[in-house]
Amino acid sequence: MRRAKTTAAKTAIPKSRRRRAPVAVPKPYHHGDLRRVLIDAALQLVGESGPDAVSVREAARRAGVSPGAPFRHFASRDALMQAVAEEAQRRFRAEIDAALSEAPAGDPLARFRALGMAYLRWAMRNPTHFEIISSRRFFDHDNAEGLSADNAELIELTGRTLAEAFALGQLRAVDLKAVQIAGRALVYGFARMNIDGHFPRWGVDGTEAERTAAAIIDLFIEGIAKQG
Amino acid sequence: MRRAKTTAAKTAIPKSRRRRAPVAVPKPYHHGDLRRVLIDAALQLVGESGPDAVSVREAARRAGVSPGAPFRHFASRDALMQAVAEEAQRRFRAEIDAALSEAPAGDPLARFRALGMAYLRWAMRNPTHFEIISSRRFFDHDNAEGLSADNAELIELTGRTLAEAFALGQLRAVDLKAVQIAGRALVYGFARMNIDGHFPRWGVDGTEAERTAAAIIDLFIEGIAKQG
DNA sequence: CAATCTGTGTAATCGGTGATTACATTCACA
DNA sequence: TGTGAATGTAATCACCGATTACACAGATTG
Repeated sequence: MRRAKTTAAKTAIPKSRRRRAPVAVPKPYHHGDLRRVLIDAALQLVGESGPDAVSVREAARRAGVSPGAPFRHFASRDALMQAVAEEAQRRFRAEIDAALSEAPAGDPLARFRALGMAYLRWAMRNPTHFEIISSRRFFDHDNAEGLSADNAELIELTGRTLAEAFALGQLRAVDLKAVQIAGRALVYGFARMNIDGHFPRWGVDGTEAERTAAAIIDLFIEGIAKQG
Repeated sequence: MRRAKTTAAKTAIPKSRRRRAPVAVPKPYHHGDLRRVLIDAALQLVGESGPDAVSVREAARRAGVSPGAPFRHFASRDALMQAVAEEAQRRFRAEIDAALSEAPAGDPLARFRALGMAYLRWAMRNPTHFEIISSRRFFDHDNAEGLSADNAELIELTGRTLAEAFALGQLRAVDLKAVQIAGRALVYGFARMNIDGHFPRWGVDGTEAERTAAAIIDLFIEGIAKQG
């Protein structure tokens, strides 16, 4: 397992004054809200260097706490990662919901498009956080209650939107399940290409990535829409 | 993945008679082709438990060699992973080329479809090996000569095929670059969904995965083809 | 107010890992 | 035949996740 290093500069407080702390409150024995601080530190690490750079020890270091302390709050590294993923997922959902609330209520296909756009916009701007909620390898998604529920909800939402579009005669295709999976594969694949560093070899640089994202979503929608 | 064997029971042979091994060939000091054996061991590990399960020590264990020995052949774990990826890529290309050689020469769109099908068939059947050649995280792709060249070649091939299809009036869309990237995102996304364990929550099980793959490729091609 | 209980942090330690170094052994070739 | 380049071994290092015994602090209760 590749991890980060850092080595962190060793505060080195003399053990002599442990009993009374006479001057300059040198940091209380009990941390205010270590759990929250650890999650924030891990979120920051994910943002800086990706999920693989997260180590329990480094999070503890950044929280100014001993290497064993985090295990009072998280049974394992995976449990910490899961908490991080849940926070990231919360933000992701907020973006989706915001975009959806601005989309025209009576045009399901436009809403479907807005869904895809919001999905990719967040994924492109937060690739490392997107990775942690999408990849199976950081923790057991089956034990992640909220995460699974949220995902199912999103799948249900896109399915319903697509069904409404079909009912309104906006779609040419009939196999809606295939359309839905294809749509998901398209956006997920695009987001993954970004994460996995494929864009340079496709001549797509950062500035045009979001524009390209819009282009492929529109291409896809033209492909499934009536008289595209 | 604990405790294979090794440790060798110390034997405690006096150094005096090391030169002649009188009975029962005690295993030669020099391995036949350690480099090759290490790659094979790592390939096997990747196939069994995924790229993350590969450790230099475990590969050494399986090769019956000391933990430091592999470093004579690979400067780092990443270098070993790169060698593994190159072997996997070779097999992947073989599958693509075979499929292409069976596709109708005069029908570029059909060839494009065959390309996508071969891509997904191999990816679905060798998910862990596919992952190692696709993900940036196991080694530095920039230093992987053959890999990059191979990828560029494949991109060039699909681009050319698409251009031929357009020249023959098989395509409705005009932005071929967007079509190409969308196509890649589609198949890569589908392969990634499989790797990342998304299919269970989409109600797609192993037996129908390849069928679904065919369905979304056909859906995509209908979307870009003239009078789909 | 004092005793105690419970939660939370520390220190020490374990086994696994990648990596480096000094040394041992072989093999190929001059 | 001897010698040097290849290649394997042994010992060691730092870092990691994880566990355990212990220290401390805050709340509860007599």
